[in-house]
This record gives sequence, C-alpha cells and structure tokens, in this order.
Amino acid sequence: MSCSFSKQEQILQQFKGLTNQISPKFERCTGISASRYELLSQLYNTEEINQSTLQKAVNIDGAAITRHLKQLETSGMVARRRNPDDNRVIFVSLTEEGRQRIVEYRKENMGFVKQMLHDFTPEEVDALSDMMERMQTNISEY
Amino acid sequence: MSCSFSKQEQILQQFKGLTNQISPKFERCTGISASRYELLSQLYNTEEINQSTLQKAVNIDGAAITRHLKQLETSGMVARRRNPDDNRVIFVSLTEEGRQRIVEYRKENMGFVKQMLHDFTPEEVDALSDMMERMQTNISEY
DNA sequence: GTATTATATTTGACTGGTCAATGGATAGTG
DNA sequence: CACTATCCATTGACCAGTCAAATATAATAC
Repeated sequence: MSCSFSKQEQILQQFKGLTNQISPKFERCTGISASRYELLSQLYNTEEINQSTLQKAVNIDGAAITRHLKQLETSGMVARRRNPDDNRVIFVSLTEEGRQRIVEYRKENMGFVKQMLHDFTPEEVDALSDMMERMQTNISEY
Repeated sequence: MSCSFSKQEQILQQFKGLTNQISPKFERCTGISASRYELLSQLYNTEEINQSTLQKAVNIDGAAITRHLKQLETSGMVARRRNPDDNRVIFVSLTEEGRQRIVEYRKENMGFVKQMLHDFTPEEVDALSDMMERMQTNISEY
C-alpha cells in the first residue's frame, strides 16, 4: 500500500530545509554568521551582560557561546572580563569597534530580510512570529 | 541613541533558534535524525532513485547525502548500486528492513509534530507551510 | 578518435551546534 | 568550620551541514 505524507508531517522538514538554505546565504550576504550577528545584536542594547544570561537570550549551547565570544574577542568586537564580585561569571560587552560594525551588519541584515519577506504583509509577519513562538513553547517541555 | 530591533529583523533569529531547538529533541523522541528520517521518507514512496535526484529532493549538500546514505547502508536500511547504464550514478532504495523501520519512525514523527502543533488549526498549518514556501522562493535567487 | 566539457559521487577541511565531563568559585548546611 | 551543592565557563568528542577539490564516467565537438 502506498501512503503519502501529510502536510503536517512535512512541516518539520520544510523548517529544517529552509533554515539550512538561509544560513549560508545570510552569511554570504551580510559577511557575518547569523549566530554571531545575534550575539552582537544582544550586546548592542546593553552595557555589560553576564555570559550566561546572554547564552539564555540567544538559546544556543554554552559551549558554542564560549567559542563565538572568543572569536569575536580576538577580532576586536567584544570585550570580556571576570566579575570581580563573583569570579565564576564573565561580563561581556561590545567594544567601540564592535558598536560601529554592528550598524553595518544590521543594514545588511535588513536588506536580506526585506528580500525574504518582500511579499509578506505586516500581519503575516506577526502571525509567523507568533506561530513560531507557540511551537517553541509546545516543544519546550520535551 | 538606543535603538531596538523590529519584529521583521528578528524573524531570522527566531527561525534559527527554533530549528536548533527542534533538531536534538526530534532525534531524542524518534530515535533518528531529522535528515535521515527525511531520506527514508523520500525513499518510501519509490522503488529506486538516483542519489542526485534524492539529493535535490531533500535539499541538502551532496557531501552530507553521501555520508548519511553510507551510514544507512551499513545499518542495513538502504541499498545502493551503480546504474549499469551510467556508471556515474548510484541507485538508492529501501531494504525490507528499512521499509519496516520507517513505519515506526513515522509514528514517532507524527507524535512529535502533533505535540508541536497541538494548538494549531489546519488553516494555520497551511498558512505556515505556504509562508515558508514563499520565503524559500524569495531567497532562492541569492 | 581524441580533447574538451559536463555530470555524479566522493573526500577533506572547516564551521557550528549538541552533550558530557572538568575545574574553579560560591552558597548553603550540619 | 568543613562538606556538600550548585553554578559558570571551558574543553573534548561527536554529528551535520557547507564549500572546494579530486575522481571517474559520459557526452560533445572538432
């Protein structure tokens, strides 16, 4: 018996396929990986932040965060120092250099997203965002 | 000047964050990685298929396909043989074993997706699927 | 019929994520 | 005050994707 796969069942694959396509293209277009861009974005609106709270904000494994930040540090865009009051935690912040570069990156990001969503109404973007948030909470307990 | 980031700009990050969360959970729940599941699914409704057309169907780099298929071959779920009429191409097919296993995997997949979309109406699922398709075509030219 | 070009698969180097284990620092408890 | 818990960051091992280069075969052009 042949038996095809429903739209529901394929949603996951569509999701994965789309992000797999997006990631390298984003990086080519903007000159920075999506994850590093997100880290810089998070730092942009703050002075100094715990590495662990930064990690929770971007929802990537701590090991990857450590590596990204080290890289961003050696490239001069972020600064890191230990919290003198608690030597376990590390404070992360943007350098002046990083603060300037993020502005450029942000332009590229906006261009990319605008292209990707050029035929989307604002309501659709909202709906999409909401649905993703719901999916996130629906699987968060797993 | 502090300057926050719009919903549009954050869509990408939301996307990436969600797939990053989904992938390991899917694998834990179903016992197979999403990519391998997709490969098996594709093979389920066919007799024999070119590796290259399979690759285009799942939209993953050929290098990764080769590695996945080799793994699935040594685990006894797929068979591969060269096309006698064109020794460049490789025919891939499910083994009996693979054909049985995919049925189980599919159950797990449905359970997982059902949980993830449990509060979605069918119309929402359709809308989501359509939007992803549009995004895909919107960035395909890049 | 050879030379070139194109196609299919494979391999290697690299990136970025996961988990599990480690080390150092702090907090809580008897 | 020790002793245990916990927390934070790091490290190592692994997996899955990318690109680019290599290989082998087929198709095309002269």
